[in-house]
Amino acid sequence: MRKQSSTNLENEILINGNCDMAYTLDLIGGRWKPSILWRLAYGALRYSDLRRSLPAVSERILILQLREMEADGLISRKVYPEVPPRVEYQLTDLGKSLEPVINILTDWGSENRPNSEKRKVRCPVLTIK
Amino acid sequence: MRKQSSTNLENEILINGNCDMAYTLDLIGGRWKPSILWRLAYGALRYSDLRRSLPAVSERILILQLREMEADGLISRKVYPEVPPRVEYQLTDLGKSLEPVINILTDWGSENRPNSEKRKVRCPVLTIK
DNA sequence: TCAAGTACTAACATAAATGTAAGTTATGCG
DNA sequence: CGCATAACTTACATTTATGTTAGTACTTGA
Repeated sequence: MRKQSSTNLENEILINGNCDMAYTLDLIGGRWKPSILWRLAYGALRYSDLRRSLPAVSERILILQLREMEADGLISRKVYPEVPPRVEYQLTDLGKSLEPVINILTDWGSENRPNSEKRKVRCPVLTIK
Repeated sequence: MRKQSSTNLENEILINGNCDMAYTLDLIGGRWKPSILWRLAYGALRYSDLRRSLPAVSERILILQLREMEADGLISRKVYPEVPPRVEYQLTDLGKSLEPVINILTDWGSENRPNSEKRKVRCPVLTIK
């Protein structure tokens, strides 16, 4: 839960409400959001698939990041009324519109990251177990 | 001071060491870094100028952000041996190479930020007092 | 009956980022 | 001497982000 008022929060609102660049960064800047965006770029994935492909994230954090991205309109969550449950996540049109942003961030990192392999590796982080 | 070991730190290293996009975001993602980058994009500025143009930042935080950007090679710090002291900050070549990244982040925000004026306002945040 | 699978939630704990307020250094100027 | 200025630094405090562990509901298959 966030504080209702604090300089920290006021500054966040001030910046995200006035700086387009900061606003964009705010939406994609969570620890696991780049990894999630890259995975969903290739199509919808079930929760369990996302989780298996990111063994280092705890469930709580993964859910938190997904919920934030959903609230921001970047991804959609579709529940299939089955047992056991099935939930699929996929990029919305807004999420898909981030593609050039994602590409240029990746390209710059690929050029300038120490030890980068200089090929466009897409957020591998960890592969499926 | 950072912990010497923690899952949090391990995950940060894991991600920034494997995902080019996350690496780039890590360099430009601090609260005030977009504002600083936009200001320095037009040329070198003294510390006092930066500070006056960002009255909402505390001195400690501004210095912290500048130091991180310097350590990451995005800006350089030049001290003139005068009294009272004069220190100028400016983008390095690496920092300048972020221009297309900054532009696309700004463009996406300009398109999609609620209440955005749809003109490319460059991180105004706060004007000079 | 009992374990297994799926997609979570809750309570708790820690680490990191950000902010506050006061002090520092060095020297020119009145 | 005493004040002003620039660019900080220090010690402390708070807020936010991230992580841990255990538990939930539901049904199918062994």
